[in-house]
Amino acid sequence: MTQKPNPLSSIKVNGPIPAHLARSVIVETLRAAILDGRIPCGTALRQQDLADLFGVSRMPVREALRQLEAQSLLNVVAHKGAVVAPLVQGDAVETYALRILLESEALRLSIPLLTNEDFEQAARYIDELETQHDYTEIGRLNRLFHMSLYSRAPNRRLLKLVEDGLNEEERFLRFNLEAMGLGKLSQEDHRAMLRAVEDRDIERSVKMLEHHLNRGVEVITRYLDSPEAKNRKTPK
Amino acid sequence: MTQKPNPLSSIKVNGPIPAHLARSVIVETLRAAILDGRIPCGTALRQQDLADLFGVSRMPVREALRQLEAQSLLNVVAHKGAVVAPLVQGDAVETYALRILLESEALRLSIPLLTNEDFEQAARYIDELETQHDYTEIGRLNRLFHMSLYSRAPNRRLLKLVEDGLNEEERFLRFNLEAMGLGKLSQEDHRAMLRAVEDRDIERSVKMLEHHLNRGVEVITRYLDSPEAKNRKTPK
DNA sequence: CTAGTGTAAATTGGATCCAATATTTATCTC
DNA sequence: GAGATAAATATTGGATCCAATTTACACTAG
Repeated sequence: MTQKPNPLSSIKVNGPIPAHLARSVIVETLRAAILDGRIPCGTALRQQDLADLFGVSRMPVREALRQLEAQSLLNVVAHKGAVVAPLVQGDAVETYALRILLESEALRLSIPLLTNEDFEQAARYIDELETQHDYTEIGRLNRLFHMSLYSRAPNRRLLKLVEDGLNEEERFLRFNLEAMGLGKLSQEDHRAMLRAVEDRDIERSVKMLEHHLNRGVEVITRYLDSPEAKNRKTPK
Repeated sequence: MTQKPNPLSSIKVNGPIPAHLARSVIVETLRAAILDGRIPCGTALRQQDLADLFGVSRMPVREALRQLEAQSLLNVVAHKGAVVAPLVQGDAVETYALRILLESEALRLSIPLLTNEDFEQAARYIDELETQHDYTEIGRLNRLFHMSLYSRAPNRRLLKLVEDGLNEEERFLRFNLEAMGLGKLSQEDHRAMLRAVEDRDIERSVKMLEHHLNRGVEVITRYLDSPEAKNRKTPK
């Protein structure tokens, strides 16, 4: 109990926030902090604490929390605070099943429309992933790599859902990387996927994607079952 | 211009709203009114008007609008009001393509797990649809019928997206029914789908579903291209 | 009569205040 | 000393107030 018991300390606020964009800054900051796991599940965020932290009144905090609640990142419950939504094992399985469905379709639609520039950009993301060790940054690059393969799919609504799924993944990714050094393995997957996509071999690409995602869910399931994960869980 | 220029008049507020659930009542009421088309696209909702209408202060209205914005039903823009999100043709095509993807999967997963009670319930919804003439109610029954076929799919996250899609559809459905008497045709589709599902014939069921949805998007596209639809559009 | 400018009104977002309610703590009894 | 009850505290949601900004309108000038 000697550690900082306050997960809010992981949030840095640079300077005073220009009044008229207080809400959006709060939303973005909290969203990022929840997605990359700096604020663990079950944490109860108090409005006044957040207001103090950002140096504003409770008002923009309240609206920000409502917005995050609508994205089901947290549940605002009266007199208890805004509790960060739990990350249960069943969710991982469901989330990944959904991702396979959505991302396969996006990939199918996108492959015929991808350009050489897209391939080069994707390759650059893979290279950057080699050298990165910061979880947040790895999460970001991973998302960008995947999106660069899907981004030509001519269905913005589908892409929006795909992006939501990838954001969701970042919550798991942190555990993923912490638990086992999955980095290298994923890199192999990524390169193989990119090769298949460059060949414009749709079926092979989708197969690689499914393989990649299935391995992800497997690792996460193992991890969430493990003792160390149990500690994170807020009992009740 | 002699007609009521105020779309808010379509919203009825029964009595004084218990203070502690003001926000949720406002969200639900507005959501329903937008989805079933009583508040047409492009309408700019003013906070004070809504506050007066519901007999509360602007505060719960503000939070409600943020929530609806997060569901992308409207865009809150400063000094202009909360404008109801437009319903453009491209959206219809994308929405239905997405629905086919999501609902096919939900149907596949659900069929093997459906019970006889589920079949009976679905049949009851179809029967009710025969006699209904109120758009809002037809929309509700249509959604419930579809969901009754998918509801056993063991992936809550998928079901959530499917439900979102069905809600979205209600926005189109009104035009659909207004424009052409599609009611009977859809009923044939519904009955044929239910028969296929009762036979637990997954591939035939999915085929029927695709056919049903494709016909929907076709009708909507024709309608949105037609002159009468143009009138609804708020030209910038 | 039209275009441009300046002022007034309207509207939103943030701050502060108040009321209702749940949680925590302290006290009293068994 | 443990449990129950009652007071004190904390926290949230709604109402009101204020500031900043934008829109609308009217007036003037060309």
